[in-house]
Amino acid sequence: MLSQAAEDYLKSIYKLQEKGGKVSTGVLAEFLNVKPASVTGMIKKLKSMKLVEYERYQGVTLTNAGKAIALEVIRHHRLLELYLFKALGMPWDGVHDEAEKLEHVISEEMEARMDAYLGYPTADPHGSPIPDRNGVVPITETGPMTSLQDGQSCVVAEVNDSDSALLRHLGSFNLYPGTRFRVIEVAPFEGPFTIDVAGQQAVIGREVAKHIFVDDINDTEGEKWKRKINNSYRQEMWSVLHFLCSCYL
Amino acid sequence: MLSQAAEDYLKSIYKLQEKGGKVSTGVLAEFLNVKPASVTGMIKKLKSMKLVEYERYQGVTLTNAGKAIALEVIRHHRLLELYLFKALGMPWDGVHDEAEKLEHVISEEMEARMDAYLGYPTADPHGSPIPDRNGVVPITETGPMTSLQDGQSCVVAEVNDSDSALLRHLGSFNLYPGTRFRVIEVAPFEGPFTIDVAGQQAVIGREVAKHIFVDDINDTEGEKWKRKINNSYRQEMWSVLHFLCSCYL
DNA sequence: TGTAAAATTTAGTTATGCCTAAATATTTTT
DNA sequence: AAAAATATTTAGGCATAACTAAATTTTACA
Repeated sequence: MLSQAAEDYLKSIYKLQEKGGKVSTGVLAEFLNVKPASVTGMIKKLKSMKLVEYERYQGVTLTNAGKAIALEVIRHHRLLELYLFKALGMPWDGVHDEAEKLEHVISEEMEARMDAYLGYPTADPHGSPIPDRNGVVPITETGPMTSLQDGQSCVVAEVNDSDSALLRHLGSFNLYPGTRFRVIEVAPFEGPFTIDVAGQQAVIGREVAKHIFVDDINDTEGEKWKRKINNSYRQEMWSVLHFLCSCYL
Repeated sequence: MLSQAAEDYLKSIYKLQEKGGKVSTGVLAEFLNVKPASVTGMIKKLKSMKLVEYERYQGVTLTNAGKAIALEVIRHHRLLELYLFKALGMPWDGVHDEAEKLEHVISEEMEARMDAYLGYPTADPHGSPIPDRNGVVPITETGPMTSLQDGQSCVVAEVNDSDSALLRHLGSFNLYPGTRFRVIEVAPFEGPFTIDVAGQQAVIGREVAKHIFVDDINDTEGEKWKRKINNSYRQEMWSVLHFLCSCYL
């Protein structure tokens, strides 16, 4: 059996190599909150177990065997999150930490029973895809919320699950996976998004928007028209800003 | 936070001191499948944390602080066993091993949610009492099956949960906690028991009988038995209510 | 292209929790 | 009460997984 620490390393390498190929020691150390020297040590052990490919100074990638274990751990984590949420009614901002501990401990039998109870689900409460029991990850095609334009309408697909304060914040606007919202305005200069969620207005800052991924983007006739109005409003803002700058800079 | 090893030591000391006061190094080592030298080392650490009282060669006992932690771990274990059994349908001979790992990992919140889901139960699937959240252990008055005489009738109260092969064996006779049976014959010279369980005859050897504890001897219409039925009925109602809530709320 | 900065690895340390073997204390037997 | 048997403790080791500090390699830029 693999140690919990080793499982965490494999899981982290998987997540990091998803968007960037080879994973450097420093990035992995930062991600795991340990020092780079500790990472080098563990990577050597994982290499001796043929779970990663690695040459000094060259970064690390998973072998097929390593990837299988990483996906198994991720599957445990996401199934647990959904199970705790649905079966025990735990709040969606609390399931991550609990799953983080349980994922290393549950048996294959328990995994299978939760899976069956939940009806073989494909996404956890934060919208992250759940690999099936063969390690196949459901395909999702989502875009970052930060690239949305005025007037566009979309559905929340996935939100980052590791920051529970952020999740509570999103929950206060009812921004759960599956929720549709419309962008009323994108403030200029990397400003915040003003959105409409089921008739309620909400302001979402850039830093928060970075952690939200959306799907099903579409424009409607009405939206385009509203966008024009918003554009002229933005022009006005530009004039005001210009004026203020001339006064104070 | 306490290590898993330390929690296991406290739990074991609690169980051993229940029937014998001070616990010797050797007995504890045997119980935990480690060497006596390892026990001495851990006991010293527990003493420095004021969780046990200990003088060299004199055996060890729990302090109140130590007992509280032991009871907390035992509560986790037994709640988990019952939860896995009822909510996930795991077989009663499989829940012990799973609970043994999970007991060190679950949060107080998860403990509380399982407790509520189960309707604040007082016994696990093997009949062992579940301490309440203040560490109060429900009082049970059971006798060993080995002291039964010909013709006596009784109800299975508790069976040893740590040997899954034994549990499967008992399951094959339907000898679960709550099951009533009658002794047809006790063979002489420490021989086996022939019993009647719901019309079926079964032969139970001494070694197996040692692990079975019974209640309500000769009390075929007994109040205690009815109370147990009422308890399990109440638990069923709780499950139904929980299910309905999850559907409509 | 050479040097400074950044990243990475090596070497040595610490803490936990187990082990064995040898020393020591206690209990039992003669 | 002394010798033998048993129980317990000390001493020294091993594996895991983190750390710091120093050495090395890579990269970036002047």
